[in-house]
Amino acid sequence: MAASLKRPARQTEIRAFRREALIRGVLNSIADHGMAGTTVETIAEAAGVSRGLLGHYFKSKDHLLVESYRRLAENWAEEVGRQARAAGRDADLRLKAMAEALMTPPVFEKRILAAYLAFWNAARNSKPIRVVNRRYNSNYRKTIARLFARAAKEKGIEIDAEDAAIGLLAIFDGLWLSLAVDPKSYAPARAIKVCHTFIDRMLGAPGAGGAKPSTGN
Amino acid sequence: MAASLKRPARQTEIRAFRREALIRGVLNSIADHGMAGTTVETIAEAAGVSRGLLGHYFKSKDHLLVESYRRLAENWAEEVGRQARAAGRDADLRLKAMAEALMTPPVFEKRILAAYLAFWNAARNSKPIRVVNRRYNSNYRKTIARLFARAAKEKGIEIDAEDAAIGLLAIFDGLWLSLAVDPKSYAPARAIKVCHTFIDRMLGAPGAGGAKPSTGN
Amino acid sequence: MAASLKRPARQTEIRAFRREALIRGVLNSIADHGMAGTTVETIAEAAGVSRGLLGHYFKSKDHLLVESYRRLAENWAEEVGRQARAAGRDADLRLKAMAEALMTPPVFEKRILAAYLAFWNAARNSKPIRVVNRRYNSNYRKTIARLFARAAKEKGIEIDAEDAAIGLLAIFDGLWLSLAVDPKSYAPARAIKVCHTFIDRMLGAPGAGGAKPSTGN
Amino acid sequence: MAASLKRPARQTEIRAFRREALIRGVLNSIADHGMAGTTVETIAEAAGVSRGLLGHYFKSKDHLLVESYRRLAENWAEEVGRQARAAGRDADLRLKAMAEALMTPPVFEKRILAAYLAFWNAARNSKPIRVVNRRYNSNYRKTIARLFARAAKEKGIEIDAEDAAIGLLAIFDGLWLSLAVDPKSYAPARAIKVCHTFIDRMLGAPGAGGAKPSTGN
DNA sequence: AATGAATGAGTCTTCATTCAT
DNA sequence: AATGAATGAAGACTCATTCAT
Repeated sequence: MAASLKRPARQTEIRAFRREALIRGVLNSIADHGMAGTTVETIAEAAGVSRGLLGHYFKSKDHLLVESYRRLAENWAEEVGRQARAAGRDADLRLKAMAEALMTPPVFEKRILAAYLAFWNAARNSKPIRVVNRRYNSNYRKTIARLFARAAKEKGIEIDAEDAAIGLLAIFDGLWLSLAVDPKSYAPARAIKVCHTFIDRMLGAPGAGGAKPSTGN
Repeated sequence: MAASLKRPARQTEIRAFRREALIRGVLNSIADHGMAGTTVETIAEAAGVSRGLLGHYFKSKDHLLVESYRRLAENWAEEVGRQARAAGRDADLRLKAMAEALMTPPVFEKRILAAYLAFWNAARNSKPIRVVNRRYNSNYRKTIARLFARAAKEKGIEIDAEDAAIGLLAIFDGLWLSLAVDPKSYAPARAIKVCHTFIDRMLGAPGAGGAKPSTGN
Repeated sequence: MAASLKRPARQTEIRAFRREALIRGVLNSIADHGMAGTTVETIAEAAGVSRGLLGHYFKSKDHLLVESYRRLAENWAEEVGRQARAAGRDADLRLKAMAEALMTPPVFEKRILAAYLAFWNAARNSKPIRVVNRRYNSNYRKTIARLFARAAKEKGIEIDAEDAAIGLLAIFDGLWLSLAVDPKSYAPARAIKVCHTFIDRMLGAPGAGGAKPSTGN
Repeated sequence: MAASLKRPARQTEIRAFRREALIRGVLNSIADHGMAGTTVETIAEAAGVSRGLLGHYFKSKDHLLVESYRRLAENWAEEVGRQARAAGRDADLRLKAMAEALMTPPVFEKRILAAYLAFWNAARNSKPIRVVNRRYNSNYRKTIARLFARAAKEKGIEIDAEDAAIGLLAIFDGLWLSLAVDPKSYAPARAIKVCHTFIDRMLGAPGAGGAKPSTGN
């Protein structure tokens, strides 16, 4: 469980290396013990370092937590963005790719869901965490809205892209929330299908799970 | 902030009265200080009683927390159910009424959102809280799925009611999550609109926020 | 387990009746839960009364404890004295009868041993309990010394009666202590034999367990 | 009152050093405040360390108490055994030396008597303490019985060595108990004399305080 | 640079006492 | 006369932080 990447020799790199180890320690500790059960000791253990090290690289445990959330959100956005762009130029495909990215490793992992839920909750009572959250959320929403707008244009229809973005983002969050609280809620594949249906439906298509005229019977 | 309802004289009612006060104390304390900041002291203060009282009515702080979540979920389900039924017989109207109930007082209140988020997070590390959560969630999802199925039948269309329920529930949760973390995310009215659009879209209507053929331009 | 003696109607007797019940509650509670585990609640439960009653009949829990020890010692002395006198006029028989009384019900009872040990320990840190203890112990020692002196005279020998008394009392206490801590140490019958041997030996007889010339070998 | 031995520099020795300090803290605190009055705070104060330290070296206060009793009994047995062996080969001399050891510093000390009484009492309600007690007591009794048997053989007499051991042990315990509860009961010298008399008497000699034919009268 | 020993504030829990009914 | 509801002080334990080595 301890951090085991190659250890750098350069003085200047040690700092980054240690901070990285501690941050990964935080995320693993939250996954294993929850935010409430995450102490300096559990972090140090998960990071494979001594308790005292934290004080050398972060002003306090709280500062380390904030930094960890920042890192989490950053990696998340990077990876999801990468996969979205990899889906090609079409806006609707990008939206669908985002949904898939969200529900597939490496983004979709129990450890990460757990950490997100913990930080969402922490955001309520910690200004610095709230700041990080707001910043990434805002970017995220704007990106999705832009994609919806582009997709509508591509399809020659009119939609309220802002509302569509709010809706999709809510679905994303809601599915993650549900899976974070209880991993057995439903299979990730189903979650993807639900997202795709929403996207299709907002963009006018009947969609995989959408309505179609009842075939008599 | 102290409990201010009429204080019962009957010996037999005191017990229920005090338990109620403590439970409300928990919910208020969570709203004010978060789960991590909720101590026996903050609960007692919010309930307008002494610290020692908790021990007389609950086996431990943890037991009180579980009981509080149960009460929260119970009240929530009751009120939302009531408003849904009040919307009439049509299934789609009931679904829409649920969305409205969710985003309007008395169900929609900052204090309640905060508590929900806190308990969702707590569920990850507390079996008893998870049990309560699972039970209410399961009922909730079944109810929504049934409504979707009925609505489809009424409209003579075919949908995957289960998936639609998962989607609507995710939207509900996601919107609440977003508003719990950051109340300024968007206005409740907008959240309602997003829900209604989803419902309409799943049931085949173009919907308020859905796509319509681009009018030239 | 609750006090179940006939309840008196006379106003003046109620006081004595209640005090008695509480005192018996203390002794039973100490036997069941130890001194450290004896709380106002365990006392009240053992006495079959409510928690609040204690305050009406004793100034405090500590006062009740002292009173309980006084009662314990008083009953003890009375019963042991009675049995000693019942053994007849001979001093050595009285001493032996005391030993028997000590190791036979009703004086010898696990509940009573436990209480004695607890109070002996409490005496170290409580002046009032120490006072009671000293008083009864002093009487006790004087009585035994007097019996030894008389027995020696009857047998026409000379002994240091004070020392003999200290020795016998130590044996009594030591055996009780051992049996209080671990009831399986040895059978009461054996304890009696040890006491009798000591008495015989101090009074010159070979005694049941004393030395006799080795029969050859 | 604070621990004042040389403080070791070696990392590896600190652990033993602190545990030792805390154990001595327990014994001193019990002597000063009794078992009931012994709190983490009094222990820490007596040990000259902070309250929080206890948790670093012992799983809980209870574990520390058990460990302290173990240490107490161990030291006791060691020192008494040493003095007994130093008395020479004769079994009766060894028995007498044990009595002397028991009533003379360093074994005989108010602080130690107090601790013993407290632990005897605690043994009634604590299994781990009872276990320690039983183990040392059993050894102790066997040793004394063996000495009595050997002494009888040396003197060419027959005795019930087991009973003699029970008796001597009871005297030892009873005298200690008496002196623990009330240090003014009698002088240690007198206690020694009482023990010696018992030993002599059990081994057939008239003994210092035993019976002798009345000289005239 | 890194460790882990040490501190003391903060939390939950227990419980003797008080008091309204 | 008796109850048990309520209080608040005190105790054990946890844990973030500091610091000597």
